[in-house]
Amino acid sequence: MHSLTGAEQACSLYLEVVSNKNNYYNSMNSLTSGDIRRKFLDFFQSKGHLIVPSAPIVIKNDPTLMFTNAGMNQFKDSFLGQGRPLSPRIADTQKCLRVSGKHNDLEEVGVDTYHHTMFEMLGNWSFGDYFKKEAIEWAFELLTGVYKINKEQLYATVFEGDKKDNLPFDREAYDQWLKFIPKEKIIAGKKKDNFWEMGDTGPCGPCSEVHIDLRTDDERKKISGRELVNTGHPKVIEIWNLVFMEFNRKADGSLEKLPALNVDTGMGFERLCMALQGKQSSYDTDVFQPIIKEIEKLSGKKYLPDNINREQSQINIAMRVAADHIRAISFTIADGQLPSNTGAGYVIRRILRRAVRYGYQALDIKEPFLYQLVERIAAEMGNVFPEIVKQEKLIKKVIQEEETAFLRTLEQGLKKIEALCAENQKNDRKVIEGEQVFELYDTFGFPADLTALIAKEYDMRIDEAGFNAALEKQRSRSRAATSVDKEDWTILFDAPAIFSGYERIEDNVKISRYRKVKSKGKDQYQIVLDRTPFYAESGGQVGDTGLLEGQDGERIEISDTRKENNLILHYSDKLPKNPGQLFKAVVNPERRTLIADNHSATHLLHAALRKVLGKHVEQRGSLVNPEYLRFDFSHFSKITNEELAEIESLVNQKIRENITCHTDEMPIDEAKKLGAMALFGEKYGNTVRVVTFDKNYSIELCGGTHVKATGQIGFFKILSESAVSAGIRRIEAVTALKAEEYIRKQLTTLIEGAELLKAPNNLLKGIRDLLEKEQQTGKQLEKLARQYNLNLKDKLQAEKITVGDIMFIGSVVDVVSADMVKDICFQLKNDLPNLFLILGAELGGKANLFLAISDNLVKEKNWNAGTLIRELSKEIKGGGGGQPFYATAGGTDAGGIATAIKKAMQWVENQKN
RNA sequence: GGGGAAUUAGCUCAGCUGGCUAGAGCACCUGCCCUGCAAGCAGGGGGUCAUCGGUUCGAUUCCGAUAUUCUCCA
Repeated sequence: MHSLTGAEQACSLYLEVVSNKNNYYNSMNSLTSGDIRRKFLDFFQSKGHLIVPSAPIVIKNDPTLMFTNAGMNQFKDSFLGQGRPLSPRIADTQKCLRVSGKHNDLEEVGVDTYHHTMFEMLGNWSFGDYFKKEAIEWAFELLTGVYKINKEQLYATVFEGDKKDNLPFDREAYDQWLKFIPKEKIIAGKKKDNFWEMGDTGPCGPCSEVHIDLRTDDERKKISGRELVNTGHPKVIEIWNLVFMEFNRKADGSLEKLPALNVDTGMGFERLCMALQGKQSSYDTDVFQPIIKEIEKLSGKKYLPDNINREQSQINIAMRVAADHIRAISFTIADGQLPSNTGAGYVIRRILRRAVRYGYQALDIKEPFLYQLVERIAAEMGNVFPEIVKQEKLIKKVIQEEETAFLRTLEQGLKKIEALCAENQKNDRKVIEGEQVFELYDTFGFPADLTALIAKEYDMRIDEAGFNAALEKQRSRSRAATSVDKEDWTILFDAPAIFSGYERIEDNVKISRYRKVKSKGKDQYQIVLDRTPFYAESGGQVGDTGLLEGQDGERIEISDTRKENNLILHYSDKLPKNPGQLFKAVVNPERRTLIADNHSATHLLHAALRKVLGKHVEQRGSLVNPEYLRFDFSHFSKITNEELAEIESLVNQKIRENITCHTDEMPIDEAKKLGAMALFGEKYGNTVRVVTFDKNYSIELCGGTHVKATGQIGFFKILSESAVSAGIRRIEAVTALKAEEYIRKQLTTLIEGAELLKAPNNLLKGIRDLLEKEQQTGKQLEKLARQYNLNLKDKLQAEKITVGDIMFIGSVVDVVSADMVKDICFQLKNDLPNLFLILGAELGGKANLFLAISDNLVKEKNWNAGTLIRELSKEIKGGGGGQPFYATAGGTDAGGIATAIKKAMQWVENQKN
């Protein structure tokens, strides 16, 4: 019997835990995560709540937020009183992502056992309906009645009041809690924990948190849970926050009563599962365990207790990182956010890379593995979040490609870093400079902590301070570059901006405000009008250009139009002398027409793609400008030429049908009923603009400008089809005049080509014949050149003179290229020992010298063709150089060639003595 | 939006501070040897060194512009 090693002991301990866990699952009152989620929703449905699906995790059209980070995000408008909710009582589970800011730091996820990037937030809401009484009553009922939590374990906090805001103690909440739990378990909390605010301004109110004490009985006897609430104890944790929204925080800091009293609650799903399943960590629940099991399979390593040894805890961290991050990545991709190198896409890429990095380092996985976890996630969560199943194929493909790309980056970085370390080792340096570490990171994407790890293998360390300094330098530089110098607005009068460009392209307008902006040292002006026919860049369609014509006859050119919040900004290089006058705003009509052609054609194309390729085709990006249109969409394989022809043909058919364009404004639900195509993961307002070309062909939500009828487009021609990234294809096309020009250009090329070949009826045969002939000619020429060279070589050999023990050849040759001479030089050098060869030639009106010296002479006599030819090149009024055994020179004076050769011979003779 | 980097054979890449007739591995073709799992051996084809300018006697190499891609920061 051998004694068990530490790891083996831990392993058997772990197996016990696992089998206990299984028992636990089999016992009557254990709940799976699926049960827990369903019971929450069922419970609130029974209390008259409407259950809504989770909003997309990716947020568009809100510059302050990239991802949904709380359950209430999608109801922001309702709380602000700007939109009416679908029902006064709503409940849901919301997928959220927190990667930065006060709530979470990406670098902490996985290192501990409770942080997450993506998580679900269970929430129930009241919009001017029920308030504190019901919110607290139901919270208690759900936790103890449905989830069977022992009420002994529960604590509640209530707002203690705040003098500065003149707010009293939350007696109402306190009294309500007192009905369910004893007063020792109700704790008054300060503003920090118990007064919730959305931001500096906006809806806010006191809140009441529910905490749960998950410690063992022994521990509980030693210290009361009351002492540990809100102190960061890992087992006495907040599980539910009930926010009673009753105020609006105004810009001056004062509070104003809201017209209605609202309730906003949020309960972290993963944390709840941990509590209900009696686990120490959310990663031990059945939310994460199935994923971790997969990772164990893929890595061949085990997820064991953290405290075995350092190596094991590194493995655990890596597994937690991978399990957490793959969920975040999968869900964001499902909502249409692909990894990219800017904005939200870059956040996704960073999360993914962090997971790959941990897999690479701690799990020793050197090939793509994360994408293989997607299937598991889809299986586990697909019933609640169908988008993950619907997009499974795309998600897998995108992730795999990203992983492959990053592993390549890592490998290239490894090569660089190893070279660096070897160099350092040679110079006996023990520290890798911060600048170098930063260069690896900045230019090659090689993470600094990996650099440190590898450096350690070479018994070196990295200069961390230097690295951070370099990073900070880059930060401040970026910030400086981003800041465009904006002057304050000059406001002439306040006016809502009305867009009149759907109906007209000319309008009588007044300037309501303007300002100067400075970017890249160029002064520009942004002008806002009271109403404008100019379309501002949006939805892929570029902004309009045109003119502002003053009554006094002054003309201001508008170079671009963009949106900023609710303002439509017209860009111009100068300001009118008299901004207060009346203007005529005129959109460049030809350009607008071309844009409309391309935009409408984009809709026809989108519909055609779905008809020909299938319903899986969805828009992923679009660009519409006067020159061409670019359309990116989800599709998995290269589109065949036949399919492309069919698509193009269908679009052109629809153009010939001259379908009238209908635009309507309607509630979004109505639009969806009509089957309007909306972007995946896009959130729209209540009323939407619907653009229809034949209600049986193309209906899309769209704010762009379109043709009156498709006939105006004239002609549609696809220029190219290509891949953008995994699962995404791109089509570029032209219409109308541009299509005509394209066709004409192509045809002209063909016709002229045929004429040149004198094969007007069979161009292809003409080209084939020509190519064949060319090849033959080339071969013959090569043969002749070889022969010529051979003859030249013989001739030169015959001219050789013996100077001492040196074989001297000096001659002027008649050749067409320097390469030919080079060829001869090397051949002769290979054939003859003790050779000193100098050749002169006149090429393109210039004098050239070529000097070759046998290797043995270079070695034995220390001769150097390079230095020698520099001397000789003076004769031809030029310069030159090369290596010791072969050098060339060029000059302007061809008359000096003979002299140079003579001089070379003299030099050799001199050496003899 | 700003910085850095890359672009060399069908693919993956060498080519350090201008001149070593532009290389390697894989793939391809031909022949030989053979038929046990990435076969071996011999030979061969394939490159306007991304494009356009500049510096130079000479540029794959240095400089500038453009395009595409990667990467970091915002």
